[in-house]
Amino acid sequence: MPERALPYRPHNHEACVSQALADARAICRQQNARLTPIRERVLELIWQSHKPLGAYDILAMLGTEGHNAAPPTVYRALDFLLQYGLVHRIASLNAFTGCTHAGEHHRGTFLICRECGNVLELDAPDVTRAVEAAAADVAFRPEEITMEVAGRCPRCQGEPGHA
Amino acid sequence: MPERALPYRPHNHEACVSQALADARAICRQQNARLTPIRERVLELIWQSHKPLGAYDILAMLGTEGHNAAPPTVYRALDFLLQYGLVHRIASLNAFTGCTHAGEHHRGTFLICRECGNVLELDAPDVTRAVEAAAADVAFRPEEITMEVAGRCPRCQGEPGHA
DNA sequence: CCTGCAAATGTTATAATGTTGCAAACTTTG
DNA sequence: CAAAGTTTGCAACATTATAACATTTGCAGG
Repeated sequence: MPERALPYRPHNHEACVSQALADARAICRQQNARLTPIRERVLELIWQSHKPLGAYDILAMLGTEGHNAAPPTVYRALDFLLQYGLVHRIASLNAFTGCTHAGEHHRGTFLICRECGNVLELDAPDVTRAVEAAAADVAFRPEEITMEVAGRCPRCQGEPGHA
Repeated sequence: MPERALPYRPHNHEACVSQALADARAICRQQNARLTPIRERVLELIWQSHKPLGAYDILAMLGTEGHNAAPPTVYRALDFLLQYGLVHRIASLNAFTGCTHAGEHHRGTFLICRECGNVLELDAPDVTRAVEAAAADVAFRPEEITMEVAGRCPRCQGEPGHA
């Protein structure tokens, strides 16, 4: 089996997850939002995965740990997490990934590797600025920006066909 | 009923559709691709609509005109049209729209009005360049770029809540 | 405490979107 | 014409997402 499940860059992922959860708790406390056990667990599952998770992936994971949830449970948790900027939805994958700049209700630029499936979220102000300028040229008022780039991450370049 | 179905800019839409079809025929001839009746009809339906069409919208339209098609028929036609750059898929809408720069196998930037549903495809080289630069910064090799901006088009700004 | 409201979750069913696999029809080419 | 390849028909199924309504939980005010 190829090493296709490794994180984009090697790092202490456990610490990275706890940090994200701690941040999420702080953000919710500050905004009087209730990060309930289900919501927190969904967020944790998303962060633990190195790749974006589909709603039904999450559902299955909850299933294996005894919590026999139905789709609305997961989708509602995801809606909450999206609303507070704790996760992003990747439209081109129908999947969700942890937000690396939580609490700013922004839209990042996502680099999606077709080989290993990992996603890197960039904070790319130049891209945002270019989009806003292009929109302004035609008097369009942007509200939400979706930028998703599929390609090859550094680790997967030069490898054979994408298995 | 509000004027929400009007094209982004007033124009002779019928001529606009025939032009797109003529272009498509030329492109296919040039590339030895077979623009079969189904494929052409699907392309025409997409162009006739002022808004992106879902696969099942197309299916229903084919149904009303006697052609009792199944989903794969439509998806296969769409795959063909995508492959030859004749239509674009809007990931955030699960819908398809005619490509205004057919034959270049590019990715445009799409401005999607939340009020009227119309979509404007921009050829925005600055945006593309900014995305490529941001990707290059982290050694990511982009292959396909999805840029979709939801917001308000000029005609719909200043209107009440989006009904 | 308890009661009543609002928010959150459970539950069932269903809608919307997209795919697989195989057979039949058509097109091209030798 | 016959073989090979492409396109379409068709049935079933897989995946993703939502609707509608019941139940439980958390919490503020009496």
